[in-house]
Amino acid sequence: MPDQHPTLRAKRRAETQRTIQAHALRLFTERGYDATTVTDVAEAAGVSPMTVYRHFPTKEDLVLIDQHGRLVAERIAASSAEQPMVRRIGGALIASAATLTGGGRGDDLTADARFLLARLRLMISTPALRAKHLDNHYALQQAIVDALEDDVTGPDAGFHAQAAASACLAAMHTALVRWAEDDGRTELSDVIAEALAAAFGDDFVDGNGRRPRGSQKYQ
Amino acid sequence: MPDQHPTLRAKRRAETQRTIQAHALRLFTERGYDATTVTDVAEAAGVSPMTVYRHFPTKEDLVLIDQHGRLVAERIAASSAEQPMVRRIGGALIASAATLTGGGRGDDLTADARFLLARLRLMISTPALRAKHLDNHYALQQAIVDALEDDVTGPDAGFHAQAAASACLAAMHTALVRWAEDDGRTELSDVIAEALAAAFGDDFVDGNGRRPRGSQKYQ
DNA sequence: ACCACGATGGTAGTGACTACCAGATTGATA
DNA sequence: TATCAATCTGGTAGTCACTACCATCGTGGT
Repeated sequence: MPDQHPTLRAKRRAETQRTIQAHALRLFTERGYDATTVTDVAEAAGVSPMTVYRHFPTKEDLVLIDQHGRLVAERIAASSAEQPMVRRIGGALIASAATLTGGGRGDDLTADARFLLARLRLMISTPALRAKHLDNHYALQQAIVDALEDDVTGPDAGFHAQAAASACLAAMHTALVRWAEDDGRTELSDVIAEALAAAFGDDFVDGNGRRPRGSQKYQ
Repeated sequence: MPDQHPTLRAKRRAETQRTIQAHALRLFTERGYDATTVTDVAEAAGVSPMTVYRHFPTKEDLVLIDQHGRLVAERIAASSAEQPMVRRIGGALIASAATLTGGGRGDDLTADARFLLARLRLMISTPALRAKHLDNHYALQQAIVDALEDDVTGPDAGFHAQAAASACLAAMHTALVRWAEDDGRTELSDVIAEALAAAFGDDFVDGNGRRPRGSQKYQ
């Protein structure tokens, strides 16, 4: 076991990784994604192109790195098996978003939220990134299905869970786009709740039993 | 207007297009998508690589060409504005699928259905194709939103329609995967109806008023 | 018969990404 | 402390998707 503590090597690796990604996002935002080559990013970060590929398998991964999936899966596994699937999933998505943004909005966003915002803006404007982001949902979807699997039974349980999870994630994706286009001026969790309500019915209630606030329509 | 009738030139063009795609699907299935180069496809089809790119902008488009979107949008525009959005969209998706497969299943599939099946099998096994296919739904989603726009009103009507449409399409995508993995042995429209029921509730009814089969768990 | 246009092919180039190899630094062990 | 293995990094050369730019030839209308 080479690393018991955050060893020096691991810290350096994480550091260069952050450096590369920061320069990448800056260049992509300034010049555009397609107009920026991986070599440009490498030069800006002071490393060789090889090193960039070692840290980020593809150029798209420079923008789309997410582990927020495990968090969602844990919340789902902890939720009550009594509720319908979409409610369990939707509640977890809303709660995770609320944790991420910390309740701030507008100019009062957390660093994490601002980071997410910058990446979403790039994703919206670049077809390749949009496609990859949607495909990334496949991993999250699988994690959700696994989290549900212990509770849901039946011959087609897996299929039904897949359908519910993919629909919820699609609605969330729409909400993320909306939120980013609004420059984060509304609460992300509210936007997600609104999208879920539009898709699954206005009686949609989040995991804590509160009704989603959303726009004036949902009060 | 150069073409009033299917002129000879247009027919030739369509012919080579079909030839190229047929050889592409064959090679992709035999050797795998990544292991087949565009040059391979061109040689097999007896044309130059340039010609392939003229007919199919990207390699992925050799597999993912769909115009079934217009059909869906027309059905939605023709549906009753009284029903909830997801029911209108879902009904259109189910009906379109039924038209496509013509009710056949198993070894009794129409040529169109077999063609779709081959393309779906490739899509499932190739990440790049999966991603592109999901992104292609964006165009269909926009068509659906436009078809709904005339009837739905409200401050966030567009956003709500986006959310509903994306969720429905995601559920349909899950159903397509399921159907292909089952080698088309079940009726595609039934699988889609089952996925929609799993996501949006067991009371989901398709456009013709029939109840979807679903599994016994969903009374 | 003539001419404009559209389809095809060739050449050269860009850029993402990979395989293979070499040197340097770190972390644990004798 | 000396040593050795694992890891990080850089270089080279190559593949492949994809894109101008230009030449050629057949089709379709005048």
